[in-house]
Amino acid sequence: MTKRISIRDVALRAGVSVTTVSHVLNDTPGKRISDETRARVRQVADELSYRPNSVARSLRLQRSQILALVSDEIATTPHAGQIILGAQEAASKRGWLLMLVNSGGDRETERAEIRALQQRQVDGFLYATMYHQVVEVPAELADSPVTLLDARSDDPRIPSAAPDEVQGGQAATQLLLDRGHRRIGLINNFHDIPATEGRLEGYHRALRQAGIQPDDGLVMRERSDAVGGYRAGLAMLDHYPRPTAIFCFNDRMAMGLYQAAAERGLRIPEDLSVVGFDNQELIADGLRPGLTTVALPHYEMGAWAVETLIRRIEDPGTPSEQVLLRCPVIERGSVTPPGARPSG
Amino acid sequence: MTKRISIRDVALRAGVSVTTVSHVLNDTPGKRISDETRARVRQVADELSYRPNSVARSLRLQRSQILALVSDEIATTPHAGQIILGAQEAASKRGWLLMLVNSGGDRETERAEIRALQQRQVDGFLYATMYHQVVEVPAELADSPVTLLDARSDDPRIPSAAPDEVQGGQAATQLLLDRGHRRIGLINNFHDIPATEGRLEGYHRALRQAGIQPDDGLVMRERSDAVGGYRAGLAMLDHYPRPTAIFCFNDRMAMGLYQAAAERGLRIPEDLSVVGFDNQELIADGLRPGLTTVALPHYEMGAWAVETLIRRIEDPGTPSEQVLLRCPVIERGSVTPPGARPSG
DNA sequence: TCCGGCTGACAAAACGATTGGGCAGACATG
DNA sequence: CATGTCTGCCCAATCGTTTTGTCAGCCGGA
Repeated sequence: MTKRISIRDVALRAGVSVTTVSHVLNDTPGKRISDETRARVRQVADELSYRPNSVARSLRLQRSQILALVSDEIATTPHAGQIILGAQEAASKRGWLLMLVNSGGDRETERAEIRALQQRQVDGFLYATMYHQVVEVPAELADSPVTLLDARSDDPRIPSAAPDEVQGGQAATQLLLDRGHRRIGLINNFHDIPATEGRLEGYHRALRQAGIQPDDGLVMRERSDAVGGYRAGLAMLDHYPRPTAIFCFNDRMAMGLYQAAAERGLRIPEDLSVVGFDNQELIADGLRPGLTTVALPHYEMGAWAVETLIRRIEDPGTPSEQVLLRCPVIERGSVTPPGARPSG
Repeated sequence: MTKRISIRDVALRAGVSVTTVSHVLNDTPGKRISDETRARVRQVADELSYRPNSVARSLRLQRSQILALVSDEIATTPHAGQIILGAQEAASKRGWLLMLVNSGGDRETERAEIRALQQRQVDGFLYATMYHQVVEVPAELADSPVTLLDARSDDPRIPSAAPDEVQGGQAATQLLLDRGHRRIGLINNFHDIPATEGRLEGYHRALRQAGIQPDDGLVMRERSDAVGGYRAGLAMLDHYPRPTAIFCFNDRMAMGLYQAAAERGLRIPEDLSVVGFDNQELIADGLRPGLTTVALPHYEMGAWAVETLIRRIEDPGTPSEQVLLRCPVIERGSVTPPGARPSG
């Protein structure tokens, strides 16, 4: 392992001082250095393929160009990848790096991890939680720039990005309305998380805008997995008059609904249209027919959070924003107009 | 934002030199400092809640206690979370931090990212690829400690961790044999990746050990998704004599097989036992009945890779090892003895 | 008294960058 | 010739640690 090239080596070989090398390579404004010298320094740096040591620079500048993503268990969820990817690519595009830490939900390890990161001179934090919700930011982070991910704070000074659940629920329902459905069921989640209420509200809004009075008999709540979807599905399909379309809280529940429909001898989409939520490709692509669903903007959230965080680190005056990102509908094959004959 | 406490502050307040504080807090061996002074220093450090600045330490020590996980697209795959989580927790347990970078598969950005990380004094690299395979380590990494993840190298000096596909295939097949099945089909992947061949070999081995001559008519190859599983499933179920059990290359194909079985009016597991691979919980838990499958040791791979890497950083003499990690069978409800009556 | 050895600490030099404040020399001006 | 201004560059301090080498004081032995 050969010794790493330092700025001193470049200076020596170019016959100038370390100062000059630094000024040249950083294009320090207001410093007068002849074009000749500039060229020579640059060439030598190139020849030696000199790369400045970021640790030394961090120490001197008191900033590291490193962001930390700390989360409870987010790395465990199926979508984690997209959040992390969005954050990582956004950081990398701007020359920043990303550190990853997860606390497993334990508040005490969380504090310890955050302190470790602060000792590393991390410049800012992304704080992400598993289910988007109102969140108490750890006291340790009070002095550091923070952006929330898939969560928001009561404190408006803390920027955050989360999915627009209401818009997503409305879009899903609107799609069914646009195809001509009037009796549209909702198989909702049992737990009171923001997604549950948001999607319900979106469903209601779409119906009302279409002049349809929401019918509580068409809304069920169950465990948010395939078994829950199956049970609620059976109940709803046996309900009379049966809905021609059902919007499911998520794709897992939709998967259960497919099973229930098969059991009742109903074909999708001819006899029943289905829309899911989450765009879990494993499920949505795997079902027959493919599941039309609503995608969560995970990648976008990660990217937005990083961009916002960097902006606020570089210019602390930037106003805080709490955004809700659009959830787009992803069409596959589980929606047709009611009473439609199979097309092919 | 109050000024951070430095070692100088501690020294000042304890009435000793910076040197002494350092010795005390690091328990530098061979340094004589009275118990009295030790106690005082520690107490002051505590009072001020002093945390050494790791950047300065990294600069001085020329090591950062930071590992980098660089991957092509691994963060995109559904399992990424587990690998990352395993790596992160193992690192954290030892006081190390993890940086994350992914190249999107582009060799050029990969080089750039690696250089950026080396400028940051990263002490070692985990290099992970999407599908485990023999891999050429980028030249940039030649001088740094590296461990491969979900991949291996032709160079035995580079340690690696990957799933033991053969053992996994064998375990899946053995489970079916143990339940009394003799005609066991295999719906394999179309692509020649290590998983394809490994799982096939495991299947063959288990059959031979049970004294069964493998029948090529019972092995099909298809696209490794639900559609592929569906098509191969139909073909295999129409095959005569029909197998009583089928081992699928992965859970997605098994999902397709469920659909094919339903279409032929066959019940799982009464009429057909099914074993998958990957333990994609979204699918395996979502199907009815739950899918018995083989889990990939993603978490363990991440953890093992970090432990190995750290060991080799701290003691470069540690011999290199290329390990294959066990893939355990996860039983759910898709396997019964052939011809069994439904139990309840 | 002088010397050697031990104890308990400290000063200063790194590590590799950035940056504020000089300081020579060239040239113009009066 | 003295003075002033500008150009082009460099010195040295700094960021917060670790570590090497040194040193004052004390005690015991000759």
